[in-house]
Amino acid sequence: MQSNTSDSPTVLVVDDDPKIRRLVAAHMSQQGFSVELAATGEEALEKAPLHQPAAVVLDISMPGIGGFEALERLREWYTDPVIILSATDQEREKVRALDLGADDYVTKPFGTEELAARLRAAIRRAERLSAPDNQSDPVVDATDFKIDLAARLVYKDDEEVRLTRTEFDLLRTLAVDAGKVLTHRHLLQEVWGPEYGAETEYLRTFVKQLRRKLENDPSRPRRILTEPGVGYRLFLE
Amino acid sequence: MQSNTSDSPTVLVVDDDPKIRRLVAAHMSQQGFSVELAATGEEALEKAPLHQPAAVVLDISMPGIGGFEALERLREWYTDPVIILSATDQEREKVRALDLGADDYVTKPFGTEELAARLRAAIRRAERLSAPDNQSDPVVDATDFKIDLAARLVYKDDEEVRLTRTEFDLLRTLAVDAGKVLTHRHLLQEVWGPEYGAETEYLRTFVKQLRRKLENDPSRPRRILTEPGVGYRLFLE
DNA sequence: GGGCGCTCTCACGGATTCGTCACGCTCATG
DNA sequence: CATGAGCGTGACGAATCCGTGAGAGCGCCC
Repeated sequence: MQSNTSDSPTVLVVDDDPKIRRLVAAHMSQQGFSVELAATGEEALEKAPLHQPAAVVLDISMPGIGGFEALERLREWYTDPVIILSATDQEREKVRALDLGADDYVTKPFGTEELAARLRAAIRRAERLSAPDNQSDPVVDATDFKIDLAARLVYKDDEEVRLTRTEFDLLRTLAVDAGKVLTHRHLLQEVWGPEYGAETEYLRTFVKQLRRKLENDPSRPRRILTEPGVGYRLFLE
Repeated sequence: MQSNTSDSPTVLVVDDDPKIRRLVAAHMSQQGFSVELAATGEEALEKAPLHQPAAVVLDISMPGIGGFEALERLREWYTDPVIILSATDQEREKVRALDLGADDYVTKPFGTEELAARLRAAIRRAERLSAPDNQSDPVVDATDFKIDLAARLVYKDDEEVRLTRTEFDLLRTLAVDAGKVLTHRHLLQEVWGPEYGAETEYLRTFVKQLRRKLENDPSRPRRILTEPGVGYRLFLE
């Protein structure tokens, strides 16, 4: 997937019929997708690189650049799923579209739930592809130590460090905004909950623990820095 | 893809109707696939790990283990495409199958050319995913013990260990994300269902059982580790 | 219907972790 | 140089979490 993996995936819907566009747009956004629209093949080829959608829903019969040509041109660079929408049920067309690189082929009239499910399935597959999880997850690297956020593990000099729950939560909060100064209030609310904010003693205690376990010279911290009167920040080289 | 990438890809066709089996087998081998056949869900679950097919074509309505259950059980370890065959065109069923991990859903009667094209498309995608390496070997090796995800069997020191259903499901959940810390909530939802999440007593009971059966010294676990306040993790190597 | 195996429940130590606190240090300020 | 706020430090009791064993309930197969 090429776009925002975190929030709702964007789907580019291409159809010359305004009714279909509205119908699909309404149902797909209701099903949790962000929707972009295009009325022609030309517009689709313009908007696709712009929005980097997680999938494209493409009508076959359109004036100008038709669905087949749009599909071919898209596939020159676009590797995420393309689902063909078509009014005809002809096997020839299906075979042609699929062999041109389409991921799926849905015939009008279609169920919106089904289309959504097929989109989910296609995007799910594409996500696995773009995340080549050969064992290693995204790792925050602080030279002295490394944090594997997905595995919830921390290494210092390639040796695993045992952190308690709160210690890790605090370190993670510092790490996701590494370099920035995070206020006492922000850290407390993030780790202990929204009803906290004034308990700076907690921070002192756990920052000390983290330094003891992670700093080369805990009495002279170089990674977890104090910003007097404000908060702390994690310094990555 | 898990099997012979060079010659014609193997497709496992599962249907209780001999006519359909013959029909599909004839056309698919004509289209350049090697075909393996299974008449029931049980047989499919046996043959799939044996032949490591590049894709599975699965009928929904079968006596005994139906298509849905077969799909679920397959997806515990099988990552290559599964295309559902069904006599009914009901949207509910399509959505359910696709959300259970099916890659495509084809309604009977179907064009054999179309099925072949959908198979080609699905296999083409899967090939991109499993580039050079052997992808997820259905056997997880933890030196002390081995887990055969497809056969649902566990060996300790090359002797088979009898695990109950829940014990195995828990071990499998730990194994597919081996090395990572998995939260109580994640484990509970994965093994007991999405409506669970707070029942940590279950975990304690079943982790204890797993340790009793798999650890060399159950009182000093080296494989199934506790992360206090967070969850558990399976430690390999 | 009886027996068996499995899941779920529960209560009790024991171990770990968390929150608390007092004290001493540092640094900016007047 | 005195002062005080803010922070680091270490220790300790309380709260939490975990392992353990036993047993009740339940479904399944003989």
